[in-house]
Amino acid sequence: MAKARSTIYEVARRSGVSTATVSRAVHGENGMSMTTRERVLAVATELGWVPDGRARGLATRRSGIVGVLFHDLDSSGEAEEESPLYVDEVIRGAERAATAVGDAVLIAATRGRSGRELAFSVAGKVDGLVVLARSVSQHDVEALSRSLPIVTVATRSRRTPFDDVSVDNRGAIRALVDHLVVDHGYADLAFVGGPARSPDSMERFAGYREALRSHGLPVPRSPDADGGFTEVGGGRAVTALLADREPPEAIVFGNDEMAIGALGVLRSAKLGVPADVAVTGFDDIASARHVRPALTTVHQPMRDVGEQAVRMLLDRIAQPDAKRRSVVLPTEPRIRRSCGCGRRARRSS
Amino acid sequence: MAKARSTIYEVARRSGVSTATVSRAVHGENGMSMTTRERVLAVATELGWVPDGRARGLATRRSGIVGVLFHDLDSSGEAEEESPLYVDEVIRGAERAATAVGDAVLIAATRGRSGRELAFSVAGKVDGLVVLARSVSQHDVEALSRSLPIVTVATRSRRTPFDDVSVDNRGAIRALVDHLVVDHGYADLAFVGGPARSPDSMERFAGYREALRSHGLPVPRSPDADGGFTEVGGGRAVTALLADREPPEAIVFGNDEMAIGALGVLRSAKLGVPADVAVTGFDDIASARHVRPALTTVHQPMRDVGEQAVRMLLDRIAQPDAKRRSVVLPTEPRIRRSCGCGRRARRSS
DNA sequence: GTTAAGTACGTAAGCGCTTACGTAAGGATG
DNA sequence: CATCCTTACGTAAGCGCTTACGTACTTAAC
Repeated sequence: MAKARSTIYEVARRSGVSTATVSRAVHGENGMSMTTRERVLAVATELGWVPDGRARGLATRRSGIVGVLFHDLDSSGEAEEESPLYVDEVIRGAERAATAVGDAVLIAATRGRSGRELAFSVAGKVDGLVVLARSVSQHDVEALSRSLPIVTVATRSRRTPFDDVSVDNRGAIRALVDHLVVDHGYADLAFVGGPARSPDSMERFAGYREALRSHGLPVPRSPDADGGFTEVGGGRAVTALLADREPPEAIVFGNDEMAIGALGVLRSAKLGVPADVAVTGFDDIASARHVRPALTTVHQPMRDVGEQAVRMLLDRIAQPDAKRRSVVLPTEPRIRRSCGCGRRARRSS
Repeated sequence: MAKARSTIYEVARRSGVSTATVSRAVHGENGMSMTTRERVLAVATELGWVPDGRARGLATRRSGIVGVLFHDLDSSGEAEEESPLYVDEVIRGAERAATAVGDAVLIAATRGRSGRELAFSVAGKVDGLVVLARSVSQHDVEALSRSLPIVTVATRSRRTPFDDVSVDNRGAIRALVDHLVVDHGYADLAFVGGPARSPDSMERFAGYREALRSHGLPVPRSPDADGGFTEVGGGRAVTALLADREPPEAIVFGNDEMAIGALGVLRSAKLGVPADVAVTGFDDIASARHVRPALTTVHQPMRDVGEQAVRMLLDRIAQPDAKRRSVVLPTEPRIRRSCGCGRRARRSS
């Protein structure tokens, strides 16, 4: 295994041409005779030779690799960070878009490494970087941008110099709340947010407020409870909520984990979902479908986000001076049972 | 953004030393005066310079990147392939192990590309490859191994020349069945397998047989039904099973998806789980915890698999001629409710 | 038959690093 | 004071490609 790899010289020699010709043949340039090309290609396959990406990269200043940078592949429940599925989906999308143009994807977790360390292990390996802005400090992003084109995903600040792609958090929640009040007629809602400083949580709460306002309902100043975006946090938040007041008709959760946690304590509290209180989540994680009742939530097209991000990155690499772009991808409500839809006869048991 | 990057020459010039010295300084070699090193480093940071990975790779024949090769990031339910979580977890592990030694991870989906195409987009970019053997043809693996060190994950054949790391499927099922017959006293079991040719399914069924035999129970020649490893397939398999015979005391499923699908049809069939029939899965996917009753299953340490695989890969890169190694990682049963454990008073409602 | 325009390929100069080897200066040793 | 190690660096030859130019040979045009 892993014999000494042959070089372009070897191929050139054996097929009686110059290295230039080999290079041309293998990259399908035209202005070559068919016969020469075929001869070269035959020798190449026989030797199992493919051009060395490193050398190629050096010569072309292009490695054919785009990087995806995130905090960590497992968030282990920490607050401000992206959930694992979120990351995985973005990576999936990135991989698609990159492969489509013959590029590959390099993944890198910051996990507390400084911008400079990151540059060290990433710069020069990749042609550009998609960074999940949630999880990399603004400062580090800037440091990296000194040596690489960058596209951010879900940036925090409206005024970054970087291309950005994000998801319509606000509109999604609005749609959800519209459904709750218009289709179900709920008027007494509550909102359980994530960590107060989380941009996602803030955006979603903002959407919640907008929706309430548009329906002429009282608009709260702040979320009714904070569930920290975790399953147990969601449970605790509901417990706190119910201690304070009568159960609302519907609880809008900032994400699925919290909603799922809440389902447990609501069951213990003998409150039927959605009969006594409707519940909605956000993210459409895998479990949302399997939990009972199935969770009404909003699906984030993170895969599309990943695809879009590397496409924009490739554009940026091709045209470094193009105008900054920022795209917001639409979300899609997933209406299931927990909001009160599709209610059917109670189980006979 | 993305200014013209400065080179080692620039740094050398500005700090009044040779490029060799810059290189030495930046890689922390010793045999240098402190003052020189610091001066160089200062200039480097000022310029925001880090060595170009491509050039470095060319010079050292080492790119500091390991690749992970799989069929696709989303299996879209096709039979023989790895599930997405499986892949994601392996990648997580790989990323860990690679980052730990300063390397990065490149991911590549085969998605029908030939070995040669793969070599083209991967070879020379990475120092070695971890391939999920389930999803890449033996032939392609061999083609790739002509130019790269390779470690396989869960190889199919006992006699490959490659290092391999896999998971103890057989032992896991044995442990599960032991639990079912010893702790719960079930004697009438059934097994629902995946696609007949799937190595995972075969291994698991083999473990099932071994366990039955060791308990002196009748040993079936083949699985009682085939659920194709999918959720709907699992449901159908149970339907077929129940048409044939009285419900068994316990059904062992080849994976979680099928078990979850089965849960649905069992409910419709008015059969209580685990009261009337116990159910177990395999894989411990996220939903296994959330489904009701929570699914007893076996957890596969795919993250550890990923870590182990790149560690072995790095070893192999360092010592190409070392003896072939093959490690089998232990699995861990996750005993939850669906097997009959922790049964508590029925819900009061 | 001469010139112009293609066509098909070869030459060779890099791309930005690393590193074996060489060298100069300083200290130790006799 | 001549010799021998060390230490701290410099020199320069690659690493395996790509590609702007240059060259030889065809073909077309007049």
